[in-house]
Amino acid sequence: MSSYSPAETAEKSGFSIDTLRYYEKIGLLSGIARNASGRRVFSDNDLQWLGMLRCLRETGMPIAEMLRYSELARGGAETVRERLELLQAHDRRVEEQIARLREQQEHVKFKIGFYQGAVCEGAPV
Amino acid sequence: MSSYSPAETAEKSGFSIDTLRYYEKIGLLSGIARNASGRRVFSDNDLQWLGMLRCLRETGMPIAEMLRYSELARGGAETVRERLELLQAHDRRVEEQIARLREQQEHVKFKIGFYQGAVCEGAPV
DNA sequence: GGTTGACCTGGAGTGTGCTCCAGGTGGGAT
DNA sequence: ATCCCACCTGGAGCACACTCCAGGTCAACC
Repeated sequence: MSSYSPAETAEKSGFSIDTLRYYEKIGLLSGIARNASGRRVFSDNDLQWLGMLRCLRETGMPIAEMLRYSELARGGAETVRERLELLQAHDRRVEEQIARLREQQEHVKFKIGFYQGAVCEGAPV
Repeated sequence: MSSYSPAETAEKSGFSIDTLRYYEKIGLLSGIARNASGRRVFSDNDLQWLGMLRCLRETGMPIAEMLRYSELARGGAETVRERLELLQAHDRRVEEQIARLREQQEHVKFKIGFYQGAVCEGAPV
């Protein structure tokens, strides 16, 4: 089990050091170890948790809900069902999000087709 | 060719009246007609343009780039190629966005599977 | 003629999620 | 001994995209 400096953690997790500090401040990260001089020391576990946070964040989960999830995760075994439901609800939202993106992308593609036609007419072979 | 009040336009376009005013103020909407007493009167054309804006917005295009697109759209035929390129670039970004979402969704689903296992063990039949 | 309600304007305020800053500490290299 | 650098803290500031507000206008209905 290795340990990582803030800079390493930032690099590996994809969050900036400032964001790591911010996440700890608001409670998304808890129990981050400190060395003798007060500096953060991240563990493999922390990195894994950051991976989860990144995944939730990139799929558009608001911080407030990630916070809820963190609280549950700290709660132990009896919160597993609630965590499951939270993630399932999120999964459905991601599904909808993708569907809407696809649909709107079709419109963009249609417009692209339209412009391609216009370009051809305007500048024929 | 019908005309629409701000309220109708808001309802049909899905943007709030405030957002319509904001869009006009910043230049995303131009040449919106006014009646004798200074109120906005939207045309079918305006509605169509709003549909395009909505589509770009929902696919995550920043306002600044939509503004660029609006300027080009006002520019007439000689900007068609640039508009085409802008939309093509956007289309690629949307594609990436969807791919990333799908990938992260897989992680969420994996976690869901994990919790489902945990729930089963914790509360067997 | 008064009230209502949809609309107008310029400008201030809001929510979200960071990002930056000033001032300070501790440990290692020169 | 001194310098540098990565890190610390609390708190201010910022970018984005709206959203709200005060104060006013106008047309229509009672």
